[in-house]
Amino acid sequence: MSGPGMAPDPHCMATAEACAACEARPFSICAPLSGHELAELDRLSTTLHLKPGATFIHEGDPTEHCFNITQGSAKIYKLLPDGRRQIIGFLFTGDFLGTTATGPYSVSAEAMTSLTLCRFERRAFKEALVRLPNLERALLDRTADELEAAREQMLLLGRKAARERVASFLLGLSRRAARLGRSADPIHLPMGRSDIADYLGLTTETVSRVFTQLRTEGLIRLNGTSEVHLLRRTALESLCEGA
Amino acid sequence: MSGPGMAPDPHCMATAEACAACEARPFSICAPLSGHELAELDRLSTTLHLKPGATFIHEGDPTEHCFNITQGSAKIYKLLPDGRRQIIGFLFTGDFLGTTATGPYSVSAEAMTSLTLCRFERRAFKEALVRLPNLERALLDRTADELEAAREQMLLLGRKAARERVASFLLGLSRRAARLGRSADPIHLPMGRSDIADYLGLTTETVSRVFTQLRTEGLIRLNGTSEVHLLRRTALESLCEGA
DNA sequence: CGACAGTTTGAACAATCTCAAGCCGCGTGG
DNA sequence: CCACGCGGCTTGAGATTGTTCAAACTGTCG
Repeated sequence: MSGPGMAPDPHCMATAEACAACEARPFSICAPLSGHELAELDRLSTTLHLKPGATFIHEGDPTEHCFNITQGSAKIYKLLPDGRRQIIGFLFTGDFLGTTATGPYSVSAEAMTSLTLCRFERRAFKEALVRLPNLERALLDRTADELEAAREQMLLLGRKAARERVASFLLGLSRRAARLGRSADPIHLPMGRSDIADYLGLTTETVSRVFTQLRTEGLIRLNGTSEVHLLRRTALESLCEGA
Repeated sequence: MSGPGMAPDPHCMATAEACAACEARPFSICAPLSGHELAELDRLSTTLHLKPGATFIHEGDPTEHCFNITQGSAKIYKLLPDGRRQIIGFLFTGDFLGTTATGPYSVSAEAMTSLTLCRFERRAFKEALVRLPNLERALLDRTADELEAAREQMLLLGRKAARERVASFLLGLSRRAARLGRSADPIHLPMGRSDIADYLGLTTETVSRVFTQLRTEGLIRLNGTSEVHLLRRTALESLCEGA
């Protein structure tokens, strides 16, 4: 409980080395924190490196940690007992995981690429929220945004046709890439067709057919299997909404 | 901000000490507030009474208010330009609306019964959050719970069959009624078949057929069109998960 | 009692799924 | 350097679930 980070000191950034140098910070909930706040959070965090395919959260397990993604991408999903899977979301640099108010993890999480995470002990993190109102506010905003995204996805899953779903997915990824300062037009898909399918409530076959169809119609161009050019973005946008 | 500059609203009714006597408080985000905190919040609130069918939030409009439901039930939904509708959720006593971090309303909201609301000017509410950390914490918890519910619904919409969806819906309503201290077994449906359909990503016809089917199989009993007895709750529970 | 809105039932249809086979790209090893 | 094999992707044909369109029913309210 002692150390240079205790008092508000503009020069204490030096103690928060890991955080201070973090490339993910501009995209993370820790973005609005001042130097000493960052230092306090830094003390709670552990950096993890995971291999692609590693499952680091198991739905139903007691919620012991929460995470911030520093580098790489991951997916979160829910399973039914018979193996049906719904992918809830894809996570990228700056995304936060483990907002559950209470109770066990409500989703599982798996690395899609090699993945770097900040891990926090959940209890300590919650306690820190009391002392770091800026962090709490950022977390609330973030959670509200996620809720909004989830609701948009409910519309997609409940009411959109297959090609509308795929168009929405592509544009969503594109916008997200732009926000992270990555290429918004030839977009890169870090996930396979079956992940896309389980995200959109379809089968791999249907996803594949729709890609082919959109390519045939000149709305997209595929470079290999994981790079997509959005020719005619406007047409894709109206497709999202049912045109 | 609720002074003479406001547009005239025939349903709007200012209150003096509404909070102290509020029956919805144990179920609301204001539950954890102390006396003086409650008083501060009270100063920001206006009580509204709406008739069934009244739309009080329009998706896309600037977010000027947030609301707490004091009595009655409502639905929130999103529309596609061609009229397809996805009901995002049904709201009951104690539910809070308008958590959006920023931007315009992301859903529309309509009263299903006669409805009593606490309304807050959004800017003032956000400012109050800074002074009322207990409220902010409650709001964060509430938002996280809603996010979890939305994700569960994504699983339903993306991966469950029609009878699984209906079974999940009935049990969800039942659990919710229990939490509010209402009857969990003969459950009351305040919404019509087409609302249920738009919530579950089905058509009214399919919902109706599934009700009939479940009745025939002895899993439920219908009393009129809006009262359902859950005979064989266990069977319904395993149906939810795909049995 | 009659009208109307909401619900139920029926039959044909369509979107998507399932099952099955073929293809492509890529890494490995000869 | 090329053939091989493997996993993931694509394509095809038929089955299925839920939708669509249409009509009959119910019960609620003037």
